[in-house]
Amino acid sequence: MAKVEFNIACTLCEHLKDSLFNGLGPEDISRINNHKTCVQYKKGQNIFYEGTRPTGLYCMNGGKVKVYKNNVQGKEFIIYIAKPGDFLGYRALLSEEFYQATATVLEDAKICFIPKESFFEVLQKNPLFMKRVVQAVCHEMGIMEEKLAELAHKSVRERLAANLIMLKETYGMEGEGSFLIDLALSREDLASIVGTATETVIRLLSEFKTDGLITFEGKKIRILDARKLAKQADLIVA
Amino acid sequence: MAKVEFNIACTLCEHLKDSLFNGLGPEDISRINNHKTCVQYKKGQNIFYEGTRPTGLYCMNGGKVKVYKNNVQGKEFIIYIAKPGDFLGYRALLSEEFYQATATVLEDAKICFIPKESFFEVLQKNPLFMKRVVQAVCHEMGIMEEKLAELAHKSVRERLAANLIMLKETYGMEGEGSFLIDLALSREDLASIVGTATETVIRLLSEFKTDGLITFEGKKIRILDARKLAKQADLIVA
DNA sequence: CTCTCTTACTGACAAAAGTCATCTTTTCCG
DNA sequence: CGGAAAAGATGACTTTTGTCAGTAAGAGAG
Repeated sequence: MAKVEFNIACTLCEHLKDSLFNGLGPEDISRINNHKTCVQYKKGQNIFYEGTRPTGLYCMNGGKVKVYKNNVQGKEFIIYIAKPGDFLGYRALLSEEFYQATATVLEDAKICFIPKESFFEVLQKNPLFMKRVVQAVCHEMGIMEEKLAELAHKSVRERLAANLIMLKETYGMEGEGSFLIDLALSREDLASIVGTATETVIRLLSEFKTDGLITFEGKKIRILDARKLAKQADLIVA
Repeated sequence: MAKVEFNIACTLCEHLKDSLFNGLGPEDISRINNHKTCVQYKKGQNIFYEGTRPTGLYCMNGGKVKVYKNNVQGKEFIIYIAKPGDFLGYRALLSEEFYQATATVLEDAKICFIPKESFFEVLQKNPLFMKRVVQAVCHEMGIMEEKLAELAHKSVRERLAANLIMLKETYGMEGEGSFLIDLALSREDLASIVGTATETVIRLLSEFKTDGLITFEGKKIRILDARKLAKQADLIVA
């Protein structure tokens, strides 16, 4: 269960093109590359904890990680799920605050750690990169505003449908006219994404299944009828 | 009801010290100052609309503005309430997207408009300012994450209490050992902040009043026992 | 000043969702 | 392989909250 180090040159990283580092000059890439540490994590391991101070940036090279907050009663709320190419923990790093959430590995992951200093150095001498980071952060914020409004006024059924659609957009693998959500989520995790009880998710999922909107494939969900599901997500009665 | 222009030099603006522009060099301040347009708005007027493209930044000089999203059924969710010194509409501006929310005046307001170009110019030639903006945006994002988790797992009662405490922190005026929330909010607006129905807010407020936690003072709310109210906001039974 | 329109309030009821208890199935490890 | 633990599923019940309908009170316009 111990963490295992590995190493991949950033220039050879297959996810570079999906990440915010894409477009950096060779000089900056090599600065990042020379200072990073890459670690393999097993499912269930934690990357960072709520309340601790960030010392750098995590950049996903493989696997899936959930970032979540725990409330007083131990109920989890998942803020987002990081996939290869994503940055992890940049919010707290940039605002110079403590982590406000915990990150735990959902599917065995390879994650590179870039020390704060190196990241900030590249950020400061590269206005275009800075601009793209700001743009990304503000875009994220827009998504959160959307989620807030959704959480405030949509029913659990609508939210579950909406989140399934969203997961399809991000993790969907097309095949046979349907989409497999390539993410082994427990019902409990799905409940933590939607913001509801596990039992409610189970019940609604089996309703969706009965209605022919989805099927289960091992631990994964296949979206059979994205259109109808999207209708369930809306507030439109029609 | 027509908009009325007015003008105040940024250097003389009493809210400069509270704003992100604080700390800018005289050159940059005057660049902002020379390009801004200041307008007085009446209660109920709109500053910008969801779905339109931002053309600049709004900087509050007086009054209060609500920024909210409307869902399909016309239910409002208030994302935040801007006060003097606050920037308005910077998220969409920085992410180069359309506005995702609408801004409407709650209390007669004076708002300065800074064209996109001037703002970006100052931003680009002033790394320290850029850094502070990034920090502010990321801090905001932390607050939204907090709200998200709260909305997902707290009861309406807890959320109302939590929001009253929050309003107290931002708009509270101390006096006689209690705090007056200096913000003329309708029950409907308060419901849109908490994410619930107007009737529910009315009922809970009158419960809080019966329990001696708050009183009403005209359209405003006075917090009598912030400690007890904070307990109502927590999930702790003790 | 009064009429109207909006906002505040109250009650009754229905629907949604959470909780608890129990059972089954799957997964994980020694 | 087998047994324990975790995850999934289902039912019964309670609580919370939203909705609808109707009344009262306050604010604004003429």
